[in-house]
Amino acid sequence: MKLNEPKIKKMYNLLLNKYGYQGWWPLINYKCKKTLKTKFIEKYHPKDYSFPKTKNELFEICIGCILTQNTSWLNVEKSLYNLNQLKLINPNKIINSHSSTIQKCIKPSGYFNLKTKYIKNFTKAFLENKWSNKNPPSRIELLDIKGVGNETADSILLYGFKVPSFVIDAYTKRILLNLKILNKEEPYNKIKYLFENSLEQKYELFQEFHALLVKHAKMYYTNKKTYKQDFLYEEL
DNA sequence: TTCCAGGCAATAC
DNA sequence: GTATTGCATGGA
Repeated sequence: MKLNEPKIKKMYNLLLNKYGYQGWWPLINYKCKKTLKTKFIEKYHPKDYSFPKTKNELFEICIGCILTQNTSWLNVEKSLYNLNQLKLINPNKIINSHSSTIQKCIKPSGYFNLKTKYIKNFTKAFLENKWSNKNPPSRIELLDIKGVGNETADSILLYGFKVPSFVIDAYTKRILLNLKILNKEEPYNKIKYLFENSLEQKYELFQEFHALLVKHAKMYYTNKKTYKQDFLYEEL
């Protein structure tokens, strides 16, 4: 057993216990069942790991993964909303759209010139290789796309194609460093394998864990002053 | 006003 | 292989 394996497992249980099921990946068109009390549109789907259910939902997740690069999710939602208004959350529509159209839609999420190219690059590969839930891309194929790096590739695999590939983001690195599970900045893949080797290879678990880490980091790790308030420090 | 968000590629050593 | 830089909007 690896040194940090028990800590990683315990961390998951502590986070789940504190925050509950996160219901990632958010989908803009997912609607909660209407009840007497609620008829709002809910983007999250706690404890339901069956998404994406359609090809367009799969595509929406992939596009969201690219749009959220170094960008807040609120801004990404605005871009997805704009794309959806023009019914562009569809690979064939994206390929046949002018770049200027996409640029206007995704302006709220920043880097819109770059991200338009990235989305086009991804969509081209998506269609050419006929990627689907039954025919997912390999990590290598995704990394070969200009605009898809480690985190984006893993997010697409994990949340889009339900492949158990752990996502490491800036938040996760911050948490591990503060808790001294890592004592220095390590390469992406080394941190990724630390999680993957400590856990069951289940996509549901990987999705939930990563979402919980983001939730936790938003509470304690957006401001350096609150790092030391992280309750995990005492519990692990 | 400044800082930062669910990164990436190009470039320079 | 590691360090630096440009890319861009919107909310706190």
